[in-house]
Amino acid sequence: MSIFCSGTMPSGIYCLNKGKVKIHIYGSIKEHIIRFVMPGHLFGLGTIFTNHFYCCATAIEDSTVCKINKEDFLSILNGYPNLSLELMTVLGQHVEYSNNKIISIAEKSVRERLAEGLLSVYNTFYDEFPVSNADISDKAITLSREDIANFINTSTESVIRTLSELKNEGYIIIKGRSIFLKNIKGLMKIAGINVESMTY
DNA sequence: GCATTAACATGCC
DNA sequence: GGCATGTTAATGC
Repeated sequence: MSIFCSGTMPSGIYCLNKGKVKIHIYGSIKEHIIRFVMPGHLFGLGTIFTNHFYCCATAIEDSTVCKINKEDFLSILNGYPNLSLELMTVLGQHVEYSNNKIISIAEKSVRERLAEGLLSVYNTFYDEFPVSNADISDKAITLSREDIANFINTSTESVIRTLSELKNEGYIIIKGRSIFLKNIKGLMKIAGINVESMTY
């Protein structure tokens, strides 16, 4: 269900209380997912400065969202300078995240992007890096294959094909739609990342 | 409707 | 030609 979309006028910022939201843009050919939002996080923040939506936010599972009026939010920021700093930090992280994503799309193969995407999504969903020395993560990644494809900028079929490869090679376990990360270190090696350099 | 698979097409080394 | 990836169609859940 759409929460907001480009072309409309923003009147506030949003906070996700429950559920899962994707931030995405419709290109001329397909949809591109910028990032996912998990409960406790704000989204639509950029509109504070740009005054327009450059992207869409859509709930991908049952979600509850609260909206903070723009004027209210700005007056809160005025009262708490540290909050402004926090806001800039978050926005800066979003820029870094997106820039890294551009590099990945430009330089990495589907296999590399999928490994990276799974680690990144895990990180977003559970607010922590998958423990690299654990045998298997008990926390599932549950997304449609299409959303995964649009997140790592490839086709649904390539996602399925490559997930199947990673499964057969013992990197992940697939149960229905759920994906469990098994060989974290291996996935990091495929993705070409390490814990220190990973941003999210 | 979504996931999966296979067959085929295309572009790149 | 071989490889990676995308497209299309068929099939199953």
